[in-house]
Amino acid sequence: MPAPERTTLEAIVDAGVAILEAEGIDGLTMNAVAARVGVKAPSLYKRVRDRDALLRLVANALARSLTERLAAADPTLPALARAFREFAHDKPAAFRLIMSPVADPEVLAAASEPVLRLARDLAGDRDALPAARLLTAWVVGFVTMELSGAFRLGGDLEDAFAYGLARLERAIA
Amino acid sequence: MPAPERTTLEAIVDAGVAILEAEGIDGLTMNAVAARVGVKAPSLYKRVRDRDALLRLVANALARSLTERLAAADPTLPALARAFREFAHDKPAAFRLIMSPVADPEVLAAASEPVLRLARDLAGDRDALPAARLLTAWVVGFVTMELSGAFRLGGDLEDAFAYGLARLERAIA
DNA sequence: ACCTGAACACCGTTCAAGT
DNA sequence: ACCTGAACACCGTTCAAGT
Repeated sequence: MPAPERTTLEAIVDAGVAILEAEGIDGLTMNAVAARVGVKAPSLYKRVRDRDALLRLVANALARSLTERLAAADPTLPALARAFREFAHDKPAAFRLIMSPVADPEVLAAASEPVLRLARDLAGDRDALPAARLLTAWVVGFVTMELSGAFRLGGDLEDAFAYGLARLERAIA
Repeated sequence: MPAPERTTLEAIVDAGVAILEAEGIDGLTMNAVAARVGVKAPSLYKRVRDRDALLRLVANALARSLTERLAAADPTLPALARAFREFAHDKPAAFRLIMSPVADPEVLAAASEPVLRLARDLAGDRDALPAARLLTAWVVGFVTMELSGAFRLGGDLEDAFAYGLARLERAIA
């Protein structure tokens, strides 16, 4: 009846984050996570309902780290957009997981708070919400297409990003 | 040595499209596809390298049907954006597959041709490419976030869509 | 020349049996 | 009270054997 705990939920989620980074989403198996925390796969089910729940926890943890990055950035449109884009370049698998339907929308919403504040400044109270949605939709779409190689027609992506930034800033004011 | 062909690549891809629609990406197994075309799973490997290659073929077929829808829409920003968004609402699993890295970028590029033509009209030759990228990034991001439930702060999504449309049209001109 | 059963390595998940 | 081996149902994939 001694009941030694050989791992924790936190260690499991951390392992998931690390494996996602190193091996991609397909490498994020229950077996791989278990091995990394020093346990056998069935033990994970004491702390996590199933693999989907684990993916959700990992996605939420990563969304929180994105939120931190955005909160630490200058509260200007270029700085926020660049911080967002940098995160996606740093951790593409994490970005895709965060943007997938497995992530918790309310956790993700926290990440958009700096953008909402900025939108309020630029567009006023009345248009703050749709303005924030215009900005976030653009940056999410830009980065998504960039990561999946969808920008194929040549041209300079940095130019296109700067162009979008400049036009949106004017469009919202 | 009679060599009866019991299926074709086309039938296999069609089956993949139908199963994706009905069962989602996780239901799109080699077994399910084989059963639908009336064959056993190992036979699929005569016509398709592996499951990833099949997913790519399915994604490309769906990207082509998106291209057709866009080509058939009025060549205005609202009409193109709404046609795009409608496709995503009609076939969310298809949309996600098309936007995932498994799709062939060059096939996807064909879908953006009407947008590029429109951007040329609105923004002129010089800015056509970045303007098209601004428009497509926005609509891709908007629909992606919509489908994953990321727009959580209430408000009217239709308003937000119309707002983005109006501001972008002005921003590009 | 295509199709298939059998086999392999690997999944996620459950559960009785250990401590 | 947690951990594990064994088992189950299911994957994707290969390949020898059928026709």
